[in-house]
Amino acid sequence: MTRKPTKAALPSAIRAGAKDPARSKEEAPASSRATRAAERRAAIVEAAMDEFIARGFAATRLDDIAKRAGVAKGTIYLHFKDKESMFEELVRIVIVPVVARLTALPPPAGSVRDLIEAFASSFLKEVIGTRRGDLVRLIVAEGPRFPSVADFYYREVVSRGIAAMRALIELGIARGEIREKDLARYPQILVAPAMIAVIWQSLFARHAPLDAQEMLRVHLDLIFGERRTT
Amino acid sequence: MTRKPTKAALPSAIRAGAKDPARSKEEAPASSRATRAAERRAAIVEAAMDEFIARGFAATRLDDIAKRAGVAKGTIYLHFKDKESMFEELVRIVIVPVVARLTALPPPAGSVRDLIEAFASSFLKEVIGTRRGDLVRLIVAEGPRFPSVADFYYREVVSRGIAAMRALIELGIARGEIREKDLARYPQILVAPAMIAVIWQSLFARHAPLDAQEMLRVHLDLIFGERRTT
DNA sequence: AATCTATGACTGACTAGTCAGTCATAGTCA
DNA sequence: TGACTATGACTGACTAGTCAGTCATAGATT
Repeated sequence: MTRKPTKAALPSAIRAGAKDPARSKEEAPASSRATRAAERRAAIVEAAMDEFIARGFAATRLDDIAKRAGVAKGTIYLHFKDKESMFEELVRIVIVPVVARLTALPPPAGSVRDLIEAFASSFLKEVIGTRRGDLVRLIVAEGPRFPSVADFYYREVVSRGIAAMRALIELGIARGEIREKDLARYPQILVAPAMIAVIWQSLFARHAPLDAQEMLRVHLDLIFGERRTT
Repeated sequence: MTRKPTKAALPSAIRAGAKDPARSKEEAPASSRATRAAERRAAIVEAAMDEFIARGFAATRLDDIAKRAGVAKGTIYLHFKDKESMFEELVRIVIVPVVARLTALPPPAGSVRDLIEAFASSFLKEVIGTRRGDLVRLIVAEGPRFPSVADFYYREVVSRGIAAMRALIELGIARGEIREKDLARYPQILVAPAMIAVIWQSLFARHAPLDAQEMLRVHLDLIFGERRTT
């Protein structure tokens, strides 16, 4: 309410003046206002992602996000309504492009096993052991407290993934590659080891490293029968 | 964070000195003091469990735990050093009896499939969809921030579980019940759908209920071949 | 009475969110 | 082009509120 804008303004002015040249130096391309704003927003998202993954929602301090993003705390509130909606929006921002990429399925050439192996391979590279994998763990962790996040994740990722897997399984059954017909009723079984690998890497990799690739191969052998020699 | 302002050490020193004689002397009159203390402690554990599961570690308030346990806040500090060690101890307290019960395996009679089905059945009843299942999710959530919890959980639950499953799988292979020999290298595959079921119940049951029992049956069909008619 | 246990008001460290003020850039005019 | 104004992105000190942990006091037990 009552402000004392007298002396407090002085040091801030000095610091601001000294800080900006240093920063503009590291950002090589001369940027328009809109561009800079977008960059800052991206930096905040990036920093928030790291902090939320490392500490969880409640334990994350906005001051830390701001510091990591090289931004003042107030700036965060120019881009996001509050901590909670920042978290929710963050999940959307990070997940949407991943879904977009994975939805662009490879052309339906080759056997079903080849398709699924291609899928597993990109999942391995893009999710397991990466920050995106940590994000999955974060959603599992915070989901119950953020129903909107859990809903979004179910709608955009889980239900689509399950549907896609079911379609592949049904194709595999129709072609005689997959024997177990009931598998189409529980595509979760197909995906389960991949999810376990994600969680394992976050929690137990230090104790017992897991060769996720090899594990997925064994799992596919289980479903399709022994590996064919290509 | 945690301050150590001298006096806190005093009562603990007194108690340590009085502990051993007290036990031998007061074992017979079981009803009053020791019993009440144990009951209070149990109530605190119970309440803390609910709160931590519902809110996560950081967002849980000790005032709420105290209120739910019907106890004053100070009482909590008569039983636990601080919030953090309370959480760690809580996990131990809840998990140890479960491990103890599951480790008491049924006698090795019948087929390997029967053994594993018995195992799955009790897991279904005792973990999936119960508060213990939520505890598993809680560990996944808080594990990275509580290495000691993750370590403990790996040592007491995961490594033992994996070893037990591996032994069963090897037995199954030796008896010709299981065809896929590499499965013994990744017992995680055997357990993965059960874990997925636990997580699914917490996050997505509202959107798409999952018949965990039936899913596990299909999974075992996949590993052992079609169900035999008993 | 002496000793142990429980209480809950209290303290102080910490943090989400605010807002008056700053300044680089965009826009306008001569 | 050069000078002058307008804009709004950005800052960070500050406020109001929260909550882990403490301790003087009351109560129970032996």
